[in-house]
Amino acid sequence: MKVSQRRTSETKKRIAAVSKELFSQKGYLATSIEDIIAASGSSKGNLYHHFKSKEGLFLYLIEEQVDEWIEHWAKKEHLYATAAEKLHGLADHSVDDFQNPLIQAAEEFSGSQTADPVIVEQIVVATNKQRDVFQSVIQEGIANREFEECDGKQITYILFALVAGLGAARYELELNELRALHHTAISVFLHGIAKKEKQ
Amino acid sequence: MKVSQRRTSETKKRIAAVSKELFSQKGYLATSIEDIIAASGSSKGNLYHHFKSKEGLFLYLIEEQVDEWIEHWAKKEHLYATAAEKLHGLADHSVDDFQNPLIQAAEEFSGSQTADPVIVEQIVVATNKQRDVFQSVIQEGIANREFEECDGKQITYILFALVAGLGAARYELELNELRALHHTAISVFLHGIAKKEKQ
DNA sequence: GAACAAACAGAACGTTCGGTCTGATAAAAG
DNA sequence: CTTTTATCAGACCGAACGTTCTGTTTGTTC
Repeated sequence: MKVSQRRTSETKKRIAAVSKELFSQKGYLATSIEDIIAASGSSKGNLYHHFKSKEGLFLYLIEEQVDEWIEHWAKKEHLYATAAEKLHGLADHSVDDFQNPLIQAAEEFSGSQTADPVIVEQIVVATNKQRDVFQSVIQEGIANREFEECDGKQITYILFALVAGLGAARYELELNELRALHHTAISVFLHGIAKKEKQ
Repeated sequence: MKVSQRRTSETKKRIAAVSKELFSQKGYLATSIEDIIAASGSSKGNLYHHFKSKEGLFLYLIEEQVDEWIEHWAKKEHLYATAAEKLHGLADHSVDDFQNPLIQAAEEFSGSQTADPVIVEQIVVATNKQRDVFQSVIQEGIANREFEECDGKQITYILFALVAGLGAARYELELNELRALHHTAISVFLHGIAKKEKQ
């Protein structure tokens, strides 16, 4: 049987899209199931038909987000020649995909101790996947001798913290300012780890 | 009347101390009034006798925290000679005083739209007071010609974001690792904005 | 069209939330 | 001792929470 599977519901996607935006805007706890169904025009029964719980829905969103982010980056990475350029590219990529709000909601989620530890761990796994992308660029730069010899893991932590921290400015700043801020930050960071020419 | 005011209750301080820790650990929303009174051994009536609301209590904690942070820094600042050293000092100061957890709870608080806008604004004011401390050191460094001529405000944003972002690593890392990470980050940052000697 | 399951709606459930209210207690003031 | 007032306790409230339940619609298969 080819089985024309009832067309896999757009409803699920709609609920996912709406709740992603709500979680990003208001955070995990402050977003209620009621909010989500009101904004998606669906119903509770329907939401719980497609997702097994609020936490499950959230995890689904995080994983989807990270996978997309990585996939999109994979398509763009070759456009940048050097590791330094790639870091600028990653900054743009991070701003454009609005990864940060959801990532911050994930931190809030993980921090609150009522959360199911199994799901928390899966979220950490997803976050680490993203950090790995940064780390591989850093390592490439070190191997290239673009960057100074250093502890790549530590430097990655710092870079990741920088980008995550900048994401918090998204409410106060315009998109263009935010982008500019990211580039300045990456420039400072690059100066900071650049090979010293003479000295 | 000298009025020996019933010794201003240690209870208030106890509630403040306990709730500060809970908010830091679990975030604002995930910490309930019930949690606080259970951990402080007090009662609801008592809590609401000393604080007018949960939001009011939170604001009280933020302001107290920021004021203490600034006060302590004022006592330490003169120990550092250059602007660069001061930034390292600020990093230590930030790690030691565990400012970040509460600050992150503040971001969660501010982000959730149900919060009283008046209180949100007062929290922003408090946060900006902290940023100003960083900014004045940056400006000092620029005036000194320790740092490159640059947009001090933007650089301050970046530095603040960096420190805030690093604070998020506090759950995964030991205190010593966290401190080391902060120093490396400041070093990279300083390299990034340092005067170029020759070039 | 009969049978079935997926997709949906929304009432209802038990719990927990922040906040209020009525008093009890105890220390200071007269 | 009596009055007053800050301090405390905890029962209680309506609202909101995440989740479950029952039932209806709708598309697919025979």
